[in-house]
Amino acid sequence: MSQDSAGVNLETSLGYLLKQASSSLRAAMVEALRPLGMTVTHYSCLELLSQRPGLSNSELARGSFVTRQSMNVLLQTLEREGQVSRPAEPPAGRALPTQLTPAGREALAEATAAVRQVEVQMLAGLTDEEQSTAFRILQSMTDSLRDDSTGA
Amino acid sequence: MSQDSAGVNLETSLGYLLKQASSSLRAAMVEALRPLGMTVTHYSCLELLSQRPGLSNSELARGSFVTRQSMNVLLQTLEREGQVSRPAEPPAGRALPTQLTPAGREALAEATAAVRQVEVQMLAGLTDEEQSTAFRILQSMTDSLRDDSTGA
DNA sequence: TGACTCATGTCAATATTCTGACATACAGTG
DNA sequence: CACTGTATGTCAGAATATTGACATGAGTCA
Repeated sequence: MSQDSAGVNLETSLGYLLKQASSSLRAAMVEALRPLGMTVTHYSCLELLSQRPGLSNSELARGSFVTRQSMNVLLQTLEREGQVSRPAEPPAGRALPTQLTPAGREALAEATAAVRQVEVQMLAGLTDEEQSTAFRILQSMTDSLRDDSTGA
Repeated sequence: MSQDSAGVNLETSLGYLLKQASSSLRAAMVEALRPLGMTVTHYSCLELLSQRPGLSNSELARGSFVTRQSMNVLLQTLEREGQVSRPAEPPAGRALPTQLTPAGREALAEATAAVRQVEVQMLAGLTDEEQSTAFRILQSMTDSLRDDSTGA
């Protein structure tokens, strides 16, 4: 049926499957977070801050897979809403270490529960061993793509 | 260092790793397609049409993980540039079956080669067996997320 | 036949993100 | 000390995608 004359066959392409899985995950997260009035990036930011307090804007951006400009806009909003706090002046360099406020921690709690449910659903059909394998495989893919020995 | 007091640990979360891998893949594809003046969605559209000629705008949108409105804008551009063609009137219903033109096929050839290199790089550290496992795992994740038995 | 539902194509407006740019702060090097 | 390179925060404009809305065509069912 499919004419695999040349190149990437979408039916069997791991790249395409990866995008498909990621897209499904994102859609599920958006839906899970919608009733909480929270976006995926918003959640990601709070979760990062919960696990690694004091992260800077740039570090949060990298961890959330957006530009530091986008993260900056979000942080300003969250600061205004009282979910995070940043010192008026940087303790060193230019980086402003960000902290979660009690309100932010509270907002995160609900979101974490919702997102965890999504992750559980995603892994429903996989054995523990398969999950371990998935961990290793995804890490390997990321690592292989990171070192840009393509021609730079 | 990381306080895994509650919930999703980003260090070990398969959801986070999935996003990370997908993000790395996308970045690599953007970079690979940039010298060809082609976006990822543009490439995805052409590749889909190559493997399944006659796909409609909506079908292309779903296959490329964007809205049909976004795909429509792209198709109008590609039609103007002569990479794809659509009949003036729908043969049945409202769907307009889209075809790749020779120019489109030519543009796709270069892009496919570039993207294939990226995929090869991504899979460099994985054995054939691991790749088969990855295929099954990613498929399972997508399937598990698709059936929304969460509460709807 | 008529009413209802669903999918599609398309236009417009909104939202979101990214790219470009600039000033600042620190580390390394001559 | 001065210079260079790298990283950061931030502002502004541009590009991109999304949501909302409407009309059309096909299938279902009473």
